[in-house]
Amino acid sequence: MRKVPAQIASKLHLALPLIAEQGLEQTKIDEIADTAGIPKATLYYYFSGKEEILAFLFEDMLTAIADEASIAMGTEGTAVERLEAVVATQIRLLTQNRALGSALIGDLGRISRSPALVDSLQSAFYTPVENLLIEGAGDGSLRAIANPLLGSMTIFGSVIMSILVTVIAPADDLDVPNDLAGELLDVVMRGLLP
Amino acid sequence: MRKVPAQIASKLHLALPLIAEQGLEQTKIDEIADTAGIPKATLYYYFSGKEEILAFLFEDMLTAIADEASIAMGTEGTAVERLEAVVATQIRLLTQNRALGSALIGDLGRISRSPALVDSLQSAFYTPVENLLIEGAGDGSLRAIANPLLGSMTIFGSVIMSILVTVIAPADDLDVPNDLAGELLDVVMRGLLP
DNA sequence: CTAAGTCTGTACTCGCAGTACAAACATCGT
DNA sequence: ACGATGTTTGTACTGCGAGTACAGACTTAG
Repeated sequence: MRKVPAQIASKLHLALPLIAEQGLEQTKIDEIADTAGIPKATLYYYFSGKEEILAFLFEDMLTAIADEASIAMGTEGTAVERLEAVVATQIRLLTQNRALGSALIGDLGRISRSPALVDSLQSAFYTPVENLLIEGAGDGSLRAIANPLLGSMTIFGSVIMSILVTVIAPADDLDVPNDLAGELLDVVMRGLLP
Repeated sequence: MRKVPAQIASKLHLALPLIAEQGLEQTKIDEIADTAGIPKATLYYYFSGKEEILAFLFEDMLTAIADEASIAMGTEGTAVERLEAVVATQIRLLTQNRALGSALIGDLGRISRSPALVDSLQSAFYTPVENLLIEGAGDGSLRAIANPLLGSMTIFGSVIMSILVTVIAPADDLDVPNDLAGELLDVVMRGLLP
């Protein structure tokens, strides 16, 4: 895969609603080309096919999330505060690009089939959260759970589920992403028991 | 779609590892036919295409989960105890049929595109959990969270994520599904704060 | 001002999803 | 026994659309 110019990358996003709505399988490459305003021949100059186009866009978003999460992790504050910042960042970037976000969440299978994407997913979601959980257990701001990975999975799971739900059935009583991060963390932090 | 005989349905499961591994897109209908030992013409007699085959299998699993969850909900015990039973059931059925479970989780996008499957998903996962959360808030065994839906999403999210992770990177230190339900609920119930 | 790389239009191949259809086979009511 | 109705399957086919081939235009830099 050649280095993709920013111009092309940005145009590709125009085709995302299409892909998110009907799935990659049902989306013809000519549709993508037309919607994005990129000639088919040019697409094939940069990518080897549909799969790679979507993978590129996923990688793009995951890298952006990983970068911003890394910044959020480096700020001042307790582990809990930074955890909140990281999760808020993840939610913000996922919802900001709703079509890409929902395509990504709806296609976890595709991600799990590509080692490169699995890496990016981990850098964007698991690793930062898991590190903060461990750190928080160290400084006492979080309890030491038996399996920090399980904690990060719980957080990741609630993040993507809440977003998926807003895609399936746009909830009127939930202001995504402004309220979501806060409410969600409240549940995850304090638990469900009284 | 005609009524699918049990014989056919059960044979179809043979093709699932294939689909889970390489995705439906890359799986040829002849491969499915060969692997399952069902003539292609017969497949098209019952289903209108690949999509519908997978949708049928998803529906199958989701209905089974909804049924057993409903049974678990009806047993004796506090809301919390029954919640544990429901979640354990969900995890058990998802992991019991690992290929189908991971195909389902990896393809949430496909599910969200089909109203019928969305319904089944809700009956299998959201509704029972959400009801128990509300019930628990009523009898005092759970705290009254602002948004019960968020609680059920958190639980559903952690369930599917933990399973997805074991698919991506089979963890040696986690005995799925025996330990999973317990550990996971511990995290979700007590929260991450000390 | 040429060489190497980028971009795009046009025309093509071909694999595979889905169709058509007829013949074999089963089931059942009368 | 027998027609009627539905099931099952083999074989042969059609057509869409992914991906390829390639030539010519256009850009950039050495």
